[in-house]
Amino acid sequence: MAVNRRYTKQRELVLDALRSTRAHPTAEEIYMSLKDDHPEISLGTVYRNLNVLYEQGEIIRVEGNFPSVRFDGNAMLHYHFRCAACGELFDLELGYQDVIDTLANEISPHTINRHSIMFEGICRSCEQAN
Amino acid sequence: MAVNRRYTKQRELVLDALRSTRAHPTAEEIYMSLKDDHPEISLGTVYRNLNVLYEQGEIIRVEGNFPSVRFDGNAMLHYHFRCAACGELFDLELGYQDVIDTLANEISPHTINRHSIMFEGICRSCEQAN
DNA sequence: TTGGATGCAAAGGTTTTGCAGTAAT
DNA sequence: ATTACTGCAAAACCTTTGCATCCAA
Repeated sequence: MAVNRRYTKQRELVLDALRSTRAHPTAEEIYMSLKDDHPEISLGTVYRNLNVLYEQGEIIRVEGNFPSVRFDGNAMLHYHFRCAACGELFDLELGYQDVIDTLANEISPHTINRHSIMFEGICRSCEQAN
Repeated sequence: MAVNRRYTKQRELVLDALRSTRAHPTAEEIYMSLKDDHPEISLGTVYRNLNVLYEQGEIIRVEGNFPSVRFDGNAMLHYHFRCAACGELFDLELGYQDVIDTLANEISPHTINRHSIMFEGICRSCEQAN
């Protein structure tokens, strides 16, 4: 059965931190950004709250190969882009393409509900740096 | 400058192991599958060779959030499907959709070269198990 | 009052790395 | 002969977890 969650300052802090940035921070980065104003918060608590918020569907774990998991406070389905040169991660302003799920369901024996896309290329600033 | 790579038995073993399966094994799983016939091989060597083969573009690291990185001996661009129930990972027989890159390039300030897609849903056997 | 949440630190799991020896070129 | 590669083990790194305490409901 579901756990009865409680409101805590720390949970709110973690969620606010994620929602107030367009970056896709790691747990460690969120922890670092919080501990100046809230020295009592612990890294373990940040991890635990990220997991809770993820289970509740409030945040996203970006699908990709990163040394640490990267989180996204925008829970709406959207796509990501990673620069092959600098490794920076960006949101992509391309709307969710339902047709991709339709296509996939036509050819797959499995039941497909959703997808995530990671684009790769060279970001604007790396391009200009050449 | 590029390193001068040498042929080694261990590198070939790792590549062969990956190419001869449709699963998407972790480094540990590859190591386990090899060490019966080749007790001298070490896990560190498996990791190092996977990294070399990846840099050379011979193999793929599946984009996704798994406890350990999962590798794919099929270096052709293709999509993956993960079952939300059992966690199993499958190749998807949907051809690469160039149109997605075209769409993305139209709306993005960055230069997009390729993408990978992770589909999610319920696999056939989990569906039937209900 | 109850039990979910926290802080801290230790433990767990994955991947990398230093080193001395081995082997491909 | 040169130097990339290997095996081994230690280290590094990321994330989870046990425990005593705290605090939201």
